[in-house]
Amino acid sequence: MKAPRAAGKSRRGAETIICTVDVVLLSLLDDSLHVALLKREREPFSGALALPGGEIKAGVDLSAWDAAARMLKAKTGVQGPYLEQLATFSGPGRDPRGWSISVAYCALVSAELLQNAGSALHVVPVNRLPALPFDHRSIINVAVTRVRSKSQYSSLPVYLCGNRFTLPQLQSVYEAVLGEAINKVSFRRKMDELGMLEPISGAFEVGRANRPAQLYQLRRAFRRRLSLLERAINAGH
Amino acid sequence: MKAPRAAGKSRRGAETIICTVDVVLLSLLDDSLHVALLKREREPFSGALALPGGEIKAGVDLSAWDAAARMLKAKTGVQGPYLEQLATFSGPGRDPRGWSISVAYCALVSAELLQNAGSALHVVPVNRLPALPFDHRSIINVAVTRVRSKSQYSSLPVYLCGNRFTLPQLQSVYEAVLGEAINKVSFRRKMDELGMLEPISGAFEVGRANRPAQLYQLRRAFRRRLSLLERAINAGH
DNA sequence: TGAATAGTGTCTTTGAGACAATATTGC
DNA sequence: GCAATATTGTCTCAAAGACACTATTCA
Repeated sequence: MKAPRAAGKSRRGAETIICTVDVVLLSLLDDSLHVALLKREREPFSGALALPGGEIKAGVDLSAWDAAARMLKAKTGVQGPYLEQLATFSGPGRDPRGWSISVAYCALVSAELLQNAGSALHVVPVNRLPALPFDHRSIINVAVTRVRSKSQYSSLPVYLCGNRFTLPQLQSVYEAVLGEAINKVSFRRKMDELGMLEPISGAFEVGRANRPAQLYQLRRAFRRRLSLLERAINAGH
Repeated sequence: MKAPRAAGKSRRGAETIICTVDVVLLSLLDDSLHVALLKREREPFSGALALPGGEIKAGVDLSAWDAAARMLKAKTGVQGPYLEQLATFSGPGRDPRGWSISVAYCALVSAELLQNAGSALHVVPVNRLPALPFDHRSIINVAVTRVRSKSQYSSLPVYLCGNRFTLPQLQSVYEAVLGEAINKVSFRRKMDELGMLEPISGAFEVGRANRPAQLYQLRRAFRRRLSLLERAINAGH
């Protein structure tokens, strides 16, 4: 056993800062946003559900974004999703080991992709979060607020869909995220204006007792980049 | 002199991460955004112009925001401005001492307040930046982009005005930040809609050869909080 | 009185939502 | 054909911009 030493303090008395990343992995299940949580395997809070995350490894990671992508892949199996920096949380009180910084990231994946990911994942609705360690509850709330806000005027929700989807499917994703109905004609005008979608020629959603819907995919240029609107998708509230 | 040791490495071989904050202090001079820079007094890049910033002190700061506010006051004399987290920049290459994180903040002040601040400040236009150390140029660019973007649908630019201002003055601040003309009638409708301003009864801008303009101030509730719009201030482009 | 700019009224244009008509499928 | 939903056309309403008119000051 090592010699006892105050947690997070170096020998010279200057407190070391703990540098971590946390990932809020979101997806849409049953028309409501869900977040992926994991049982912690280490202290502090060993055994508790928490966001996937961990310490940045200076010898391994080339940036905090890289650290987040590495952590996400290692802990959940999810690889190459939409992954965006959210905000940085810091202070002496958020981690019992001492003064810490967490660079939080937000990842969006399709429900399908999340199902195929690690079975160790606990996927819970964001409006029924269990008690969470650290400030993970606030981090999730910031993520959800950001996603809802950005969805008003951008193509963000397409990352909650799979590779191919119909316009009615995409509209219902927008409606679920925004929590309000959207006019069908306006929605289609907006999607056209965003210019990020292309119909997959000859591909339709079949098997239902109605006119089949055209399948669309993201244009190559928008696979990793958002498309922005001047005006919100749903103007009236 | 201390015993030689590889920069940024602890004795156990795990590289220590350098935790800093940087503040992009912006103001509007001559209708264009300017940023405040300081001559660095320490290595690395001693003597070079750079953003005010420095290492987070775990023993002193209660958060990265606190560290930014402390640094800003100590280095520029500016106290209690609008101060908002921007993003976090990180990696092994941005600081020659080793793997580093910088939590960047954006501060907005009136030109008047900046003039009265420390005379050591070098206030330069953001579109004519000198060569800067670290990744300070990217940080400034992100700040400017964010400010322009937020100004489209919020009250952000009021923090570039003094305590009292006229609507024509505020409009010209918006126009300078957004880089485009705004319809006068629409602008006034929007300011009314934002609901953040109150006329200072009986106070007018006098001394000019025209009808005097009503002076306004921020309502108490909005002294530190933004007010947001559903739609952008300038819809057409 | 005239120049200058503040502040307001109102018409026109643009864009969003309502509604409905048409298109295609499985049964 | 009928039920169901996709897709599109068009009318209505509200918001944004253009323009002009009135208000008030100094020279």
